Amino acid sequence: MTSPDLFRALADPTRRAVFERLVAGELSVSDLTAGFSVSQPAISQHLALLRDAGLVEERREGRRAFYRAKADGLAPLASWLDRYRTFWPDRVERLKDVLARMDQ
Amino acid sequence: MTSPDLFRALADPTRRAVFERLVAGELSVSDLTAGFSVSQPAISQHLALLRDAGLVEERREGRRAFYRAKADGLAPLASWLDRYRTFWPDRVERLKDVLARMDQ
DNA sequence: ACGTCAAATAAGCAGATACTTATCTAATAT
DNA sequence: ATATTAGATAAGTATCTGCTTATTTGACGT
Repeated sequence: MTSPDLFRALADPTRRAVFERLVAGELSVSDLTAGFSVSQPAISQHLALLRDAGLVEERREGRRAFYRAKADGLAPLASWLDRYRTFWPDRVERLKDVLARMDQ
Repeated sequence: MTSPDLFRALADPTRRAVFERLVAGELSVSDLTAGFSVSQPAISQHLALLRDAGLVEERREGRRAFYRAKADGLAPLASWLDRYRTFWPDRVERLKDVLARMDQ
């Protein structure tokens, strides 16, 4: 029982791309729209779905809306993955990689 | 650029459940079908999609087909996650958890 | 007050998706 | 050989999804 539609939210390529941009930093809906080849309503719809999945949060400023990735949004996905982490063979190596990257 | 339809493959709840059972151990299509409330063709279709996504592999024995989760099937997902791992705050704690679990 | 701009919502549509039943293929059993 | 069994494939269908254009809501500028 991973937050059931976390996978679904990330399944669409455009929506995943929207999320990835918001990990890089906060953006307004217009800024976001400018970066994609779909309409503003399409972006708003993606954002609503991402918000419902707990992946982004919203800050409102006047008539503009700023979105950013939610810090712990991916945590359920990480936990789900951890359940199966013991499954693949090179798990120790992977972990060392992560540690190495963190030590920098 | 995560193997593009890994998320898609896991987005459907039934299909994800099929995969999770196969992580627990190899099963024939009949065994698998018995555990779900959908038809055998539906299961076969899910298996085909999971295979295309690199999540399961197939072993054929006479007229039966046995499926099992592929060891490194989730690796692309893990790499994708790693890119955003630095993003949430309790990353050190998470990692300690994983290590603790592995030491057992 | 009035026009404009940012974003959300409504309505509709074409294509995708998850299922079904029916059929096919191939291996086994009698 | 024939019947049976396991699984895949075909074809059809209802629902879901991602998009579009049109409209609405609300904040801002003049």
